[in-house]
Amino acid sequence: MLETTMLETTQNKTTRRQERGKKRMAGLLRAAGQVFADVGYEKATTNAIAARAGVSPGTLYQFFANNQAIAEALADTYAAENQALHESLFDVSAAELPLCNLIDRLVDPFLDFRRNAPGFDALFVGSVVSRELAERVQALHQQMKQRIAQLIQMRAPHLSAKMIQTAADTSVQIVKGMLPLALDGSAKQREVGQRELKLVLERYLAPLDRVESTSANAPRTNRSR
Amino acid sequence: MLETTMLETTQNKTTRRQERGKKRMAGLLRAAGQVFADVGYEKATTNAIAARAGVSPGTLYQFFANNQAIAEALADTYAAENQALHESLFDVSAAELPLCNLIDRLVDPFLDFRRNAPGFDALFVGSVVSRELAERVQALHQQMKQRIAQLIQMRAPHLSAKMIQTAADTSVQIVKGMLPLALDGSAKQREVGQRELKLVLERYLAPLDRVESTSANAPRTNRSR
Amino acid sequence: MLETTMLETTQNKTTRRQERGKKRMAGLLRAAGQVFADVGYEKATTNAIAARAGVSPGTLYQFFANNQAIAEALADTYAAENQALHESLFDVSAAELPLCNLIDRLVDPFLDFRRNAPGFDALFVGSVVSRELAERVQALHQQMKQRIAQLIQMRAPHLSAKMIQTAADTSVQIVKGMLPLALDGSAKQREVGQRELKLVLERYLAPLDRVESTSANAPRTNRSR
Amino acid sequence: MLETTMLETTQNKTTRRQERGKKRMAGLLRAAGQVFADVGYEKATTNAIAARAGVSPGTLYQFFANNQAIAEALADTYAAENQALHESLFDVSAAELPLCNLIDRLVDPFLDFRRNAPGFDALFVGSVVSRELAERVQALHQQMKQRIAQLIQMRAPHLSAKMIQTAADTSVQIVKGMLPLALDGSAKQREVGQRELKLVLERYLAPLDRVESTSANAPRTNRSR
DNA sequence: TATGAATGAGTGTTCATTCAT
DNA sequence: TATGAATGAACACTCATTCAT
Repeated sequence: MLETTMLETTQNKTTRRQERGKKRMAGLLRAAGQVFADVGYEKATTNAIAARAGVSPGTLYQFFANNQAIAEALADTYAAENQALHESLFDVSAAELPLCNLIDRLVDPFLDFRRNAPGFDALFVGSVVSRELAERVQALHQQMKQRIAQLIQMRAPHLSAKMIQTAADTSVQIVKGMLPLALDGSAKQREVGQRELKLVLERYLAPLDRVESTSANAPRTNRSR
Repeated sequence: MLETTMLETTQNKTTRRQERGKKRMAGLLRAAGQVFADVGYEKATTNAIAARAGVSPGTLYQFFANNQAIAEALADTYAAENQALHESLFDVSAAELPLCNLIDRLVDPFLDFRRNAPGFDALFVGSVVSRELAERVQALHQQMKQRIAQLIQMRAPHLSAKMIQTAADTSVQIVKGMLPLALDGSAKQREVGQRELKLVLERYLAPLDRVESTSANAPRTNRSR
Repeated sequence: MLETTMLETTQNKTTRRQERGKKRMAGLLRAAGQVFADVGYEKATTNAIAARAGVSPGTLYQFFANNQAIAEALADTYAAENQALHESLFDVSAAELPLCNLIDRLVDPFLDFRRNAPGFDALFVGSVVSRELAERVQALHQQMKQRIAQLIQMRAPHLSAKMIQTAADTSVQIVKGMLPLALDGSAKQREVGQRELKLVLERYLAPLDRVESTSANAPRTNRSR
Repeated sequence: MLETTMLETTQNKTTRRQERGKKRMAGLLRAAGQVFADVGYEKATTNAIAARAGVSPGTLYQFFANNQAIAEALADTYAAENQALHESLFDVSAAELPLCNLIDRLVDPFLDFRRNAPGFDALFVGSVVSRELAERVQALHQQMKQRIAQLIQMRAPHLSAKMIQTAADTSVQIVKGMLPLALDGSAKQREVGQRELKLVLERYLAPLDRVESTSANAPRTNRSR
């Protein structure tokens, strides 16, 4: 009985510690995200991250082996959230929706995700981070492209694999490129940006889509370059 | 007579000095652009720039007050080149071209420019540089947007000012966002990227353009958000 | 009766605690010795010692006020063992032995001791430790020297006190200095080193020694070890 | 004529700079030696060395890539001096000298050298420095042993190679081990230590030496130092 | 003017020590 | 008592900037 009690106590302690550890780690990652967003990945100092998380530099190093490990952990977090997002979005029903509804359904949650991942950009577009990190980002992008490619293939089975790949690449790049318009600036600007982002996507994809749009899709000829 | 000679000599000297100064400065800026492109803006050290330009760090500080001044001067250089580019592109005849030709004529030289401005990206997209620099970039973008807006206005006079502005914003952002596809990767990838960039622009702008495209342009309804 | 019982219980508890404390302390000291031997005194971290002893850093500080206290306690341990060694070695019979046998009898156990005190060297020769520690080491050496001096005095009563002192100093230093030859390297090397150490001692001391060894230079035979 | 003058000026400047560089480097190495001697190799901080040399930490790094490089450079310096010492000592005539004179001639300069190389011990006996450094020290010792072995071989050709090697090993170790007696403590103590060091060497080596010294044990007279 | 050695504040990281649990 | 997370001063090293030459 005594033993049991002690065991429980120990377990409780351990459990509580682990919980606190999780919280610290999460707090540190959140702080890192904020600092990355504020000053950029390269200028983010470990001490600044620790300070923003309200802990001492030493504490930071109990959770992360070094500078880079923080970035990688944050990248992992973002990747996991991104993954979860994907799972929830790309189900079969997506193949049946009208294009504009499909785009709504894909873009809106993605923007929500990015709005809550402040350091994402600083981490993933900024500069040559580490090889590890670069690979992770590559993987993320690849995955996204594959998902998009699957969708396009379901909706436009007549296209060649190469054309599908290109269309997916371009779609991803449109989203990536127009993100600032939807995420930065005033509320009004962001709303317009979001609408425009969708519009660009739609106009780019409509000619490829199952639903025939009778014009503007004909192959162009005689273009220089 | 003697005076005159001395004066002339002095003037000559001064002139030659200034010329040499200009050259030094240009060399330093070129070096800065290369270093920025190589290692990114944040990781670029003044010593590395000086070394690349073949001068000593002290010399660098005779032309630039500090780190940031180099970036700003380089930004100015790029801005000036960009300006020259604009002058040569946006002439009246532009209003008469078919859309796809117009796009060719605008995009191709712009891409050429960017291919020859190695540090441009590192400087302007990398990270949170300085407020000064950010403003300069803003100005650059504004100018570009205004030019585009003018063009759109000429080609689609029926649109409201607000719609024109938005379309110009979006167009600029499309170019900015899809630039990596057209500048990075293999030659093949770059070619495809360039074509896709133009295609996205064309499909986005076609419905707005004077030349009626009968479908896909109708105002959409029932969109969430 | 009840009181007595409680008292006993309390005493028992206290006693048991003290015992456990002793064991912890011994464990920590052993761990310290190992870590010192492994990485050297200067590079030994308190955390590493605690970890090697299987306790938390906090526990370590319940037994030792700080870093240095560990070293000093370990030095004390070694000093006590050294003391015990001395007690067992320097008895009267020592005065009667032939020199080479005497040396065998002193050197062999001393080497055994050193072989089992892994951190001894790291602690006592490595570097400038603390003043306290240095004094403790001094004391150890002094004691050793006195013992040796006594022995020399018994065997060579004709020598002046000063000469005896010098001879003792030198003998101790010979042992100290040649220790690496007898403790490090391959088994073969160690054996040779041990023999040479004794040889040097013998040749140094023989001329001072009462008992003439007519052929101190002839190859010795039948020596243990 | 002008050109020549400028060239000369440039050369002078360069030359003077190099000279100053040499001096700085020497000063830093001297400072390093002192700091090593004061607090031990492991506890010597780069900032302390820079401060002792009267320069800023940054300056130190213009001459040494890192921590270790300082130690290695100092080791090189000592090695070079040691080398020079060897060249000057081991000439042919050495084979003809009476043993005690030979020892004088070898030991005295060696001790002088060590007295002027304050960090030598901290560097070479302290602890596990770097692999590079350890190898350098090995090389130094090997060289020394070989020289000694050559001498022994010349003076005692009847000994087997193995015996010569062992005797050389032991001799080197005697010197190494007894060095503290000759280098530390009061002037009086050092003098006695030096004499004793030589005495131990002599008594150890005499029995091996060709030239019979009939009374190697008689108090020696007329010894330098 | 040009040089490059010198500076020193600032960064990432470690580790002896403390303290809430 | 034992724990181990947290602390923060200190270290190795970098780099923007200065200044004697």
